[in-house]
Amino acid sequence: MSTSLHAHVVEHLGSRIVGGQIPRGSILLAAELEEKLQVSRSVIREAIRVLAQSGLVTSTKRVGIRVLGAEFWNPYDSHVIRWRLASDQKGTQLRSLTELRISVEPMAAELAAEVAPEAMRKELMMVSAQMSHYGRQGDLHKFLELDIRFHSLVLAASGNEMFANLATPIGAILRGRTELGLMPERPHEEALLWHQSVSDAISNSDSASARKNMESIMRRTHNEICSLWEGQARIFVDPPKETR
Amino acid sequence: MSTSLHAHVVEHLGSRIVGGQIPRGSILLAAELEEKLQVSRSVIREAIRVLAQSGLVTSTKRVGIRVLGAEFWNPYDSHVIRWRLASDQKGTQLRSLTELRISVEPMAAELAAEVAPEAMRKELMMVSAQMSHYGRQGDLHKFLELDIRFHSLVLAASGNEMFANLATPIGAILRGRTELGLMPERPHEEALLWHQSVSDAISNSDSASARKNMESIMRRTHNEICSLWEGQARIFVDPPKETR
DNA sequence: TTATTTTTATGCCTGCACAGATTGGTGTCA
DNA sequence: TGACACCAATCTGTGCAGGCATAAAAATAA
Repeated sequence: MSTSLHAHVVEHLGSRIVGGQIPRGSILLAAELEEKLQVSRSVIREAIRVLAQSGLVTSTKRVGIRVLGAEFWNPYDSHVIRWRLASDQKGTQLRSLTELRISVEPMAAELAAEVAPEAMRKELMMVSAQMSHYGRQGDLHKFLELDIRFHSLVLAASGNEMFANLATPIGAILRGRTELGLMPERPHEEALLWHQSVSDAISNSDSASARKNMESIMRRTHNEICSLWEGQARIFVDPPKETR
Repeated sequence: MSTSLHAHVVEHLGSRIVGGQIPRGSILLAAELEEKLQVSRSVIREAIRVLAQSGLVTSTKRVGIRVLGAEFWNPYDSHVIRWRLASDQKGTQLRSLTELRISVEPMAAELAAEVAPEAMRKELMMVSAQMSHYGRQGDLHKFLELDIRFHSLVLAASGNEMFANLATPIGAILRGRTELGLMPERPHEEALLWHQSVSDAISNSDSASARKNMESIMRRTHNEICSLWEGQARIFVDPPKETR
């Protein structure tokens, strides 16, 4: 067993809950899980703790382990994001993430132009140059990896760790876009220029230009993939009633 | 003991790690923690699992429980956010959160104008009306609660669960702002009007106006509190090197 | 309705065996 | 002598089994 046992249990239960095989409101009993999954109590308990932190279950005395609905899931939890992307809620998850990145990346570019360390500005210039090169050659695979690197770099260079942390799921979006064949046969020339302009602007500390060009990229990106979630229902959580 | 034991251990260790009393690179041993905190192995182990998921520690065989640096912490974890706000990194955390909300709330307002359910539009109108009322009376306490409710509602009404999930930490920002005396003696008249305009626009499905007015609110908000993190160092995480 | 008892699943504790990573020693070869 | 590969000892988290305590739902009585 390469990875730890309780991680397997987390994976097993988590993917089933998010995937809908274990519906909301279900009551799991630790004793049953022990037997069904053939693991000991400590493993079950640690797994339940982890799932509880992700908002998938709550465990209360005398009743058992209650499976919660999607409105309680922690939408920033990396496990939850992965499970949702692998489920039939994929569209909803892609939409949420895309709306978030459209909001965040222009600001990230603006901040990067102000505060990015020199090394990151340099690498950004290299990456955007290579993007143009491989993009014009039509090497979509290489282009994808560079694209992911580019956006991850901008997010990191903003010096905002909450932005930087979005790099992984945003990478997943970009991968999904090409895997689903939503990329044009070769990247549009204007898209290449926008990327180039963003890194130029960041290198020159021109925050307004960095934001503007990133906004252009985001607009096009949105148009390319918003067909994926056409008609998907939205999740309305009621806002926290905190009297404090 | 009202709340569970392992939750106390999580609180104890988590707050100390984030607060810096337990420095990065420290090695904790489960056996020592058992004795020091006077709890059993199972409690320690479950707590460590939770802390590991928050990115505060990793536990490896033969070496122990290694305390990780801030660049590994999960910046969206509600515990982490709370602990950071209670530490001397408060400024950094407030900056990150504020930059995030400045990015997100205009988009949330725009989306809310398109998709908000009728009940939420109604409540938004009520809340903004009361905000004007209590704001003009100079009742800052009541105004604060309404303000939090207002922004939580807009985030929820966007139908994007990632946005909605930011309501709690954003509420913390707003509380912090008045507690630290960064609010004017009574809210500016234009701020009241902007809030009113946002809810009007959402009610009328005018997404452009909703965004524009929310942007105005964000601009002012930023000016009011950016003094809090003057000169605070930024955290640069290096972007994930995922070959996949 | 309200108070009390019973039921029952989780919370917590402990002893034991195992796995895997670090460390140090041993022996071989250059 | 010194570099390097290999092996054994050791340490610590991981997993297992079973026990008691406790809180909260459910059933019963007042």
